Amino acid sequence: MATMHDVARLAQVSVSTVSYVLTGTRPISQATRDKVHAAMAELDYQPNAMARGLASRRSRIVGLLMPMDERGLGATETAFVTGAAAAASTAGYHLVLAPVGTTDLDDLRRLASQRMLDGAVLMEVQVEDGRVAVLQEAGVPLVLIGRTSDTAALSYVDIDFDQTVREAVDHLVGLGHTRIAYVNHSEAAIAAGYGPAVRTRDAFVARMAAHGLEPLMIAAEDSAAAGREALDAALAQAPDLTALLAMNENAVFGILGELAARGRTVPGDVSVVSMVTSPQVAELAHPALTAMTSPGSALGRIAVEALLRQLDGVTGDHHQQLLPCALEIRGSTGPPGR
Amino acid sequence: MATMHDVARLAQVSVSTVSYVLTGTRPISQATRDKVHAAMAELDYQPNAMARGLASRRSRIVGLLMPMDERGLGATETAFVTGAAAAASTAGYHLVLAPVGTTDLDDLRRLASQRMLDGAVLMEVQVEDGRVAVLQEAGVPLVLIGRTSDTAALSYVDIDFDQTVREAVDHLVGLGHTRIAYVNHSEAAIAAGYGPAVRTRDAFVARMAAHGLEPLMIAAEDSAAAGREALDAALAQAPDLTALLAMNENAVFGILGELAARGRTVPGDVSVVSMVTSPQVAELAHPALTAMTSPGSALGRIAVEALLRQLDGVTGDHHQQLLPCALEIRGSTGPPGR
DNA sequence: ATGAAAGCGCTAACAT
DNA sequence: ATGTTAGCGCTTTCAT
Repeated sequence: MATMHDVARLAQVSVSTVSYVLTGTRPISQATRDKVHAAMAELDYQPNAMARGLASRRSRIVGLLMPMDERGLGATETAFVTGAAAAASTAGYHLVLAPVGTTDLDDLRRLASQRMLDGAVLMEVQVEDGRVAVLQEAGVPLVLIGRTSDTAALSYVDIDFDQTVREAVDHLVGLGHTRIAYVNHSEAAIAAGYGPAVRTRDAFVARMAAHGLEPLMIAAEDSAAAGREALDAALAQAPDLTALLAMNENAVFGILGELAARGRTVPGDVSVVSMVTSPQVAELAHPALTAMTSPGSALGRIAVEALLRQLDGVTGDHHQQLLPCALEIRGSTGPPGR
Repeated sequence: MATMHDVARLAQVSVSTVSYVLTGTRPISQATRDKVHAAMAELDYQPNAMARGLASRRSRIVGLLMPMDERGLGATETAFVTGAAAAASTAGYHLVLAPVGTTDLDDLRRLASQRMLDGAVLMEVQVEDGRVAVLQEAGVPLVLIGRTSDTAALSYVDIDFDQTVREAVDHLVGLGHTRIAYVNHSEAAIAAGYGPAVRTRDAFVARMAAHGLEPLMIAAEDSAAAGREALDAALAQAPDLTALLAMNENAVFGILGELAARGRTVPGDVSVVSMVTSPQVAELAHPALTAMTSPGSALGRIAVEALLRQLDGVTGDHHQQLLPCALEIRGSTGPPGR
């Protein structure tokens, strides 16, 4: 493997000249630049990432921190990951996937102190998230996908849950529904301060109140079976409900199954809106689900781009952005029956 | 940030002693070991990953190479990724997610020459996959998830498609079905030499022949809509079919929808087996799908573990392993109707 | 516009 | 069992 010395010798210049040609941090005459490039090509030269990282104190590696609990990633989270990977790659950065839980703070401290990461993107951020402080103390720039309660000095990208819930509720109310139940994530997720669960809950209550309607709410684990139980509970609580808003990609399929089992048609008897859902998943249901389509890979991409800007940039200010989910009307919603 | 020199000074030993305590590559007396550890703790010392990587020529980073075409990752591939990430993390390695397509051979060459990766795991391997030669030329150890046609000197982990198809066919034949159609991935995927598509096709033909049955085969893009068309095509080709084997997680939902739309019940009129599917996805359907459950995260984990063994190990031999999918009978299969 | 040389923080001979 | 030291391959002052 050729080194910078080899290139310098072949091009008859000094190593520093080669380095400056590479980094572009000082003017080089066209003539020498050409010589150097020719030598590089001739030798198939590629800079050694470790050496470069050590000398420059920049690894060109960013971390994607994702808690690896429970049943793995859903389609939405997977899109974050692929979006982030693509963005990093495009910018000439590397993306390391670090499975650090919200509680593995010591692991994270260790990782952050290794000086391997130029920065980090945090997924599955909780309202109170210890990882933020750990990274800040270690001096690792970070961008959140999601938000903590205090976002003052932080960069984040998140879904605009307020607007998403508002649009979903308004869609149903506009169709004439008044008895609407909201199927959230599990009680445990809500208690843990999982942002999407907490924020959509509050937004639902607020929007229903704005319409003068009573907010019915059910929590459900992320599974089809839990969805069936959730429907049971919802129907017990409000036998006359005509619409469901589901925050829970997995539960919603159980809900559809249970509705069919009980002989209730969709959307004839009950309308269903699935929140923060990917089009692919929405198409899997029958009828295809009216859904609030999540920004998907865009969130991951934007988070990485913001992080990289923060790394290069002199800009001290923070990137704070909310992206709405887009209402896509498919076959699972309609006016309330008879 | 404390360096090894700081630790050495505080512990009153030489830097090399600190280094050897860390790497354990030569005997150190208990007394000095304790002194060093105390100093490390006192200073919150963490070795600098770049410096270590440069000096040792080992980055402790492995790459996960995944083509980022089309519609992103399915549940099965996502499980590979999380399994690989967990295994790497457990072993004290880092996992970088590198979105390099099967055609981005120059990008890959660049990546491999940067000496950033100690090794690589290749996902979505095609029967003829140029990435293998590129990595071998660059001297990067690799393990495949999937197989090329010539596996002589390669390590791989793959699904045992032969056995998986055999079990699925036998399950249906055992129930009494004789008119069975196989819904594969797209023609394009087959033509490109996508292993799962090619191998299951061959296995299906072989197993049907073993039963003295005629193999009906349909190709479909990975979408619900394509699944509906596939069912059209299958029914046109064999109006009397009573069972479907689907290799295509997305298409199978379209198939179920179209069956329902045509008033054909599952499994009363038509039995459906979904191949290489995760339990979560199988549970989403109604009725829940009888499926060949993919090994999921185990594949990713095993691949990384084999790679790491290859890195440390003196063992020159290769890890070659096939994992079967497990038949999980749910509600979508039964004896053929009337 | 270019060169010389001092690190970056470690590992791994080569010492004893 | 421990210490000394020469690199690893770059970046970046400090020169000119």
